[in-house]
Amino acid sequence: MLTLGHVLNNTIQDILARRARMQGFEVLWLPGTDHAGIATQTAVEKWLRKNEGVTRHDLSREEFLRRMVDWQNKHGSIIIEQLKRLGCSCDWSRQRYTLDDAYVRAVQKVFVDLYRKGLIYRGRRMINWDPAAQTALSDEEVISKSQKRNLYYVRYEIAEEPGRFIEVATTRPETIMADTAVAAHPSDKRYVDLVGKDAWRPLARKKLPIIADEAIDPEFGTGVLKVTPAHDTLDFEIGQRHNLPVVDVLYPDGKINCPAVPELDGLDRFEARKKAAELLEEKDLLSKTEEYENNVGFSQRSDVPIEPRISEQWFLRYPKTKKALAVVDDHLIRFFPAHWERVYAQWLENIRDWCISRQIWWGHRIPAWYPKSKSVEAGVSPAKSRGTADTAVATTEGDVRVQIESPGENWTQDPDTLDTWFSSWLWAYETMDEETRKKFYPTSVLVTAPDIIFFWVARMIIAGLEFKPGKSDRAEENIPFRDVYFTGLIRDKEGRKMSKSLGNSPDPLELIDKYGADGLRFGLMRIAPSGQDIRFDEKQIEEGRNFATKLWNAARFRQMHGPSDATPTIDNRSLSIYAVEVLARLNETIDAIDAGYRDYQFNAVAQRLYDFFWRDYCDWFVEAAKTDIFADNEAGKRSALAVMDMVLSAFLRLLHPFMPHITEELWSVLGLGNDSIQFALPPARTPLEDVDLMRRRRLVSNIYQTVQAGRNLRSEVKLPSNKKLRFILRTNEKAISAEIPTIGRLLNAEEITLDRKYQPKASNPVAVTPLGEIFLAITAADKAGEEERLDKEIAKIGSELRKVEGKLKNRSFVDRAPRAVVEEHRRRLKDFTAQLAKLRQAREART
RNA sequence: GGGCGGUUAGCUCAGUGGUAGAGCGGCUGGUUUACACCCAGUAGGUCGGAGGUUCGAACCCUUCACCGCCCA
Repeated sequence: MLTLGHVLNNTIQDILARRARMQGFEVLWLPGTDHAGIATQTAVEKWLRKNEGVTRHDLSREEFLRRMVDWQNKHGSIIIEQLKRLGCSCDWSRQRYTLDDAYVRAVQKVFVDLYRKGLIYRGRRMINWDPAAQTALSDEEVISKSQKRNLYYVRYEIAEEPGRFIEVATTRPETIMADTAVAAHPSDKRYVDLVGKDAWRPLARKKLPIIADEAIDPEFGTGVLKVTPAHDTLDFEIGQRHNLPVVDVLYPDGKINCPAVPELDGLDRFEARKKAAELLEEKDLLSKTEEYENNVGFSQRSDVPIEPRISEQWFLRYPKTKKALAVVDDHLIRFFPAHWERVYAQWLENIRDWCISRQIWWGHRIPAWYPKSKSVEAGVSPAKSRGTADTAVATTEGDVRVQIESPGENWTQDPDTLDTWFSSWLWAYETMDEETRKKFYPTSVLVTAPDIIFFWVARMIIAGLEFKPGKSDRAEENIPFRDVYFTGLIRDKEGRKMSKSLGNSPDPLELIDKYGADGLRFGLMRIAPSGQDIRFDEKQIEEGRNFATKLWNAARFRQMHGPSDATPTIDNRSLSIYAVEVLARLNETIDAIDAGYRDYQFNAVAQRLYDFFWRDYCDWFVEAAKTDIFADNEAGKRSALAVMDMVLSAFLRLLHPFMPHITEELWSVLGLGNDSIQFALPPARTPLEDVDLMRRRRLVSNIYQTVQAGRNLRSEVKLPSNKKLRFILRTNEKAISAEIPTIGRLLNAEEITLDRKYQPKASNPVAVTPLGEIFLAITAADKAGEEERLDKEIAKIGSELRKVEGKLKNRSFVDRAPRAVVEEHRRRLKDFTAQLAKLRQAREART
């Protein structure tokens, strides 16, 4: 099932792919899926339990895997279908899957190679055990969460001094039976005299040595630690230093395995915790219980607390970690946003061996073989403590053969499978054949969510550097990608991460049904700033749909006035000033969009597209152009329509990567090109160098400001926007007379009188604009209101003027600020002064 | 404890040194020959606090507070 995160991610990939294709590049976007080992197996096991009342162990491994394949066939294609609905332009013929035969072989080969290099080893070590999924996990799959727990203060009686006790603070009384020592810090004076003596273990009573170890924190609890090597990483290390035995009192499913204490034996670990406290209480060995908050590791897979556990597993000693740091440091690989470099570096600098074996059946089976006589059940044989990590390889070496094919009938394959990421990390090159690799490896860009920066991004980089699939040995040929773009995480309105269990993720298909795929894509892109989390709001998707509708209507308006010209010829000399303005804005938009793509600022690109089309094109240009379009002057009309064709053609191409469906449709409906818009070149800037740009754009700007002032005047005197009104414009602008009809249209005026010497009646509502003054040819009904309005305006302009004056009076400002800034301030000073004078004049005429 | 983000209008967020912005929401008006999924107008902000650098700070530096994430 697709989540909104996938929608965001794949929309970005599609935007990049479509943009590159339009620019004439050959694009490979290879779609694929992984087998999602634990997640999928858990889902199927749940289904089997519910519908057939069986576990996987009731079926044979072969039968279970058949069921898994059925399930995957049924569900695996859903995501692909959803991506197609979203409009993703992948090369569907190249679809790959991590369990494709060739891919499986490649994964096994890598395993064998790394084993031969001594980088993969089998060892008995502390690992993260998920009691619900009943498998080992990697460190990355453990999420630490702050938990409110109890701290139990338990009294251990000193064997040599009956009646004297040493007090231990623990959050886990249910593991007391697995204690093999009691420890304090060597310099802790409180306990110095007790070190070397023994204490009685209060449950499953036994004498435990009291030892001293530097690792003990004297500040925590009583400063005494119960050492439980089988169930805690730190305790395990202490145990190693002091040669303590390892006693395991937990079954793989998290139940207590301790026949010596029948009250606890067989209980779930959390029930046993309460029960153990009760037992201690009865024996008067529990002195107190405090509330305590600490961090507990939870399984990312099943969301249950992890059990640190000694287990025999396969590990990878990561190769090329220094090199992997260097390629990002040296920007052979660039991260967007760059601050993820720090996160990446921190992980690599503190990297620990990767536990890669999983006690599940669904996945890449480990290509290791054991003699049949010694049956091995990796991971689930507790208690036998066989030495440390360092010696572990040696102890198992003789029993194992690592190779893809079976060594013979007397050999049985390791039952475990590999961490799904151990197959995914080869994805960037193992999905390509030799020829494709020559052309497309290293890839240009990886688009991904930051929560898999370690799981996938870092490991793919390591894999590229280690296995060298590139054309030469050089790092720049072997890195898997040049750019990595990290999307934001999509959260709900409350800021919570979207998850299936919370049920707070909207169904993308429902959103597509409601707002269209283009609406969903555009809406999402507009609110997806690079590097920030995104608070999802369906309103934004609605905006995306509204934008598509706006585009549709604007195209329809163009169609009403005859067929479009795919290659309109524009004569700069005959362009209206509004056409010059919109073409200049289009040029700016093209530049801004180029810059946006360079920095992967997709929201900025979307925002530019939106603003240009809605504001500059629809609100201003189209409305202004109606003067020419509805007039009898054929040349003017042709010119206006040609500009529309030009802008629509350019805009559709700019927008296409974001909204592929509607742009393709309109491209064809308007007849702007014979072929698909997918392969149309991105628009070029319109050359306007021979136009007196500055002057015309200033005139347009002044006209638009005058229109806004006139509209404001209308609403200030409470006249409805549909009522035709008469305006008088008093201005010294010489080029204005030709523009009066357009100004009238934009103001919904009955008539605009251009009168350079107009002598207003005191009662005419007036607004001052950069062009001069615009009057309403009526008598203001509310005289006091008029005065108040003018006073407010005078105050506003006056305060602006004072600010500008202040700056210009400041010697340092005039001397040190850039010339252009100073000039701009001088211009503003002039404008404000003139406007203020006119406003004061109008105000005085009223008193 | 270490690291990384964030704090700008009621809400969601743009804005990396020179006139504080957008969309939504609010309010007012609108069946103006593309569009009510729309048009026009409008209110609303001491840019988290305090220092500093600078002619000038939302923006750069220091520090504090709070929120979120990652790693121990």
